[in-house]
Amino acid sequence: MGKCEQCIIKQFNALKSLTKDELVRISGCKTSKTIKKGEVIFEEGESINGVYCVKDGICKLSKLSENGKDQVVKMVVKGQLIGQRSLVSNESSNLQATALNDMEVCFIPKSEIISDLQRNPKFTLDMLKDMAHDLKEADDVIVDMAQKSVKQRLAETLIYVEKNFGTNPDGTISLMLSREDYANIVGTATESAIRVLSQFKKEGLISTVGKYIKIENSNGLRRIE
Amino acid sequence: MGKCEQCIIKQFNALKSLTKDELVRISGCKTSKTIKKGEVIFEEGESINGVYCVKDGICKLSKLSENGKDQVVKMVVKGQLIGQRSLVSNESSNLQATALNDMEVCFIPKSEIISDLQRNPKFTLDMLKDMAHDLKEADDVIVDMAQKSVKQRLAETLIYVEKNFGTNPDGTISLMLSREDYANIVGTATESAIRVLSQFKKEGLISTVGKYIKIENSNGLRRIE
DNA sequence: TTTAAAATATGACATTTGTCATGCTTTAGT
DNA sequence: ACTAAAGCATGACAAATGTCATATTTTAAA
Repeated sequence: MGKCEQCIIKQFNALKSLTKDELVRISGCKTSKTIKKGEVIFEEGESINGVYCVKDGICKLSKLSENGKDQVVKMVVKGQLIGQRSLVSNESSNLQATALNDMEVCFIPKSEIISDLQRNPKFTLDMLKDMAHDLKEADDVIVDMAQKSVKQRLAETLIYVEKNFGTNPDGTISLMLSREDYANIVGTATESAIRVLSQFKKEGLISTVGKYIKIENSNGLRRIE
Repeated sequence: MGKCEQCIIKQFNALKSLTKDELVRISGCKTSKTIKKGEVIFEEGESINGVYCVKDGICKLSKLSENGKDQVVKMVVKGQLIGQRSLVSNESSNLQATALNDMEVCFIPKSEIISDLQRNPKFTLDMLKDMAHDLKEADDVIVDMAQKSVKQRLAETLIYVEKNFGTNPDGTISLMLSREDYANIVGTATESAIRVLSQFKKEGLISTVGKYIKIENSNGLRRIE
């Protein structure tokens, strides 16, 4: 199993501020897991007792709403941690994490993180910075949800997904999401998401190659009202 | 001017974890301010160079959307800090803060907070906990915005405001917000907010005493679909 | 106190979005 | 390869929400 000290992933998250000793200690008690696409990493309301460090793959964090829909709150890529918020607040998870890809993650037990948080101020400050970043992003999502149309939100989501999760050699978005996933990110009915994507296609803003979506005119997408 | 060491407000926020010495030092460089209702404490994009500790009053944190509306993201009461997120990220503010009440705040310069964050892990951890709490609330708002109707959101807002900001002796909500404020919290057009409030009134869910709103049937408000 | 401006209220209508029904297409499992 | 299930697509219609116009009431400033 890989050693945390040597893992290049750690440079992308707060773990980079841990000392060599701390990393060695964590390396000794962490667990590596492979998670298949569609698999649930943890559920809403579950006690997670640790954090996951995403070595590879992408997952969504979502929350079930009263009307039965599963609203996506955030997507997490390689390099990021999941579960920190619940750990810090000492609460069970407020979100569900589901793999959108085949993933590789390391699970680090709560006790290790807690003891580092109490002893290594640089680490704590880094965690604080990461959380401040998440909070800013969440604020932006609130404003978008409140003030933008479904079309605008879906257009922005396409641009976001392309930018953050990359493209295949033929220019298609490499992350394959179902129409239902898009609907749950945007916060609309699946049929509405399908309709808007069809419209984008008719207007030449996007095209599809099999199940993959390609952005043909990102400025056009940005201009949507 | 009051001394931070003796200020009872500090127990409600992360400042409680500062040592006596740290508090004395902060006390020496803080500034007390009175802010009148409607006054802007800081604007979006402004460098704030410190945090405000709210000694009294309530303010809204909002963000201007592209369509010109000022979406309220969070409301802040006595005891809470504002400006921490930007300070931690070392960015200019992503939100505007506006007093909804006459307020009393203390301004603490950035350098002081930063040095405490670097030296006092308990303080940093407390800041982290507060921010984790804010993030959870923001996640909940995202889900509500995406999945609930304007009626539901407005009903919940009324209950929230009553619960968190209290009532007058006659049972009316003590915080007076304009219909436009309600619209900007809920994320809807002012006319829509007015219409929904009128409907609530007709249905006996709320009543009004002058400009004040009184919740008459909170279970009814909760049951709205 | 008077008066202009702002806030509230409501109607009429347009637009957006959701819901339900139905059919087609793809996927996955035997 | 066959078949059931899931996903995608689209029409028809309903419901929610936004926009614009206008009137009334309240507030604040001269």
